[in-house]
Amino acid sequence: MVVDRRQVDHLDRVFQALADATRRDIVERVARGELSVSKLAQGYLMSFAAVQKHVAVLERAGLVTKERRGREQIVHGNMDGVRKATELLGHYEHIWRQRSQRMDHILTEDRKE
Amino acid sequence: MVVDRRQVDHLDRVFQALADATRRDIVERVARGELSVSKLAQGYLMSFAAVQKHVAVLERAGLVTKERRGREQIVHGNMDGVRKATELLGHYEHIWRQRSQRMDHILTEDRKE
DNA sequence: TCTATCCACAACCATGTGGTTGTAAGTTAC
DNA sequence: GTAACTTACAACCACATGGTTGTGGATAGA
Repeated sequence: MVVDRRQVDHLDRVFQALADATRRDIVERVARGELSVSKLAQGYLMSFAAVQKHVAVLERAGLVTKERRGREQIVHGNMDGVRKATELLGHYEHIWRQRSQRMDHILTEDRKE
Repeated sequence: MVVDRRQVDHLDRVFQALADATRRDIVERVARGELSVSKLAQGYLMSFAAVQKHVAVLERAGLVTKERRGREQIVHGNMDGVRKATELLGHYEHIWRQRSQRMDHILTEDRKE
């Protein structure tokens, strides 16, 4: 799995963005259907500005995009961003499985001798 | 997808732990084969204490475990921890797909009328 | 026993994060 | 034009994070 400097920074931002319950909730709500920032903000106890910041973090991480519609800013989910993270985690699990298979193999070889 | 307070905190820790390139590298190296903390530390430019802290973060997130072996502390990968994160991301993608299928369905219905 | 190795932990520092309030600007509806 | 709505952005604050150095304790090996 090749990972250059750009991708490293990007993965930092993706996981950092997901490391907050409010932001994960935003991702989920937006995946169910696009919403304006103010509609989103109505769902949380914190201030509008705080939600706005959360959306900005998600946007920088490439997990959502914003699209201006009149005076509203519509937030869309971006599953490509999510998939990048999924792939890396899948990579870890793959290595892990490979290794346990190698271990099994060694044990089998041992038994043959 | 049910997520109680405990799980929320846990997911916070998991993603937070993954939001650092050094820690992701540790997860990968440990998935390939268990290593002592000092062996791990040899791979990085930072101090031993810094690596020790990174391992502690991963341990609190349940991504690795430590096992005392003589004077060494052996770090093992814990793929269950990784899988928790994978599942959540899969959940987002699932919602997303459901929605786009619903959209397709609506478009098809429109065409019938 | 002495020494080197490996680890734990505390104290410290610079920077980042998640929240707040306040101010200003563009858009819509009347 | 004016009022209401939606957003942008800056300044501020408390606290977390990622790094450092230093000290000390346990264990292994000569």
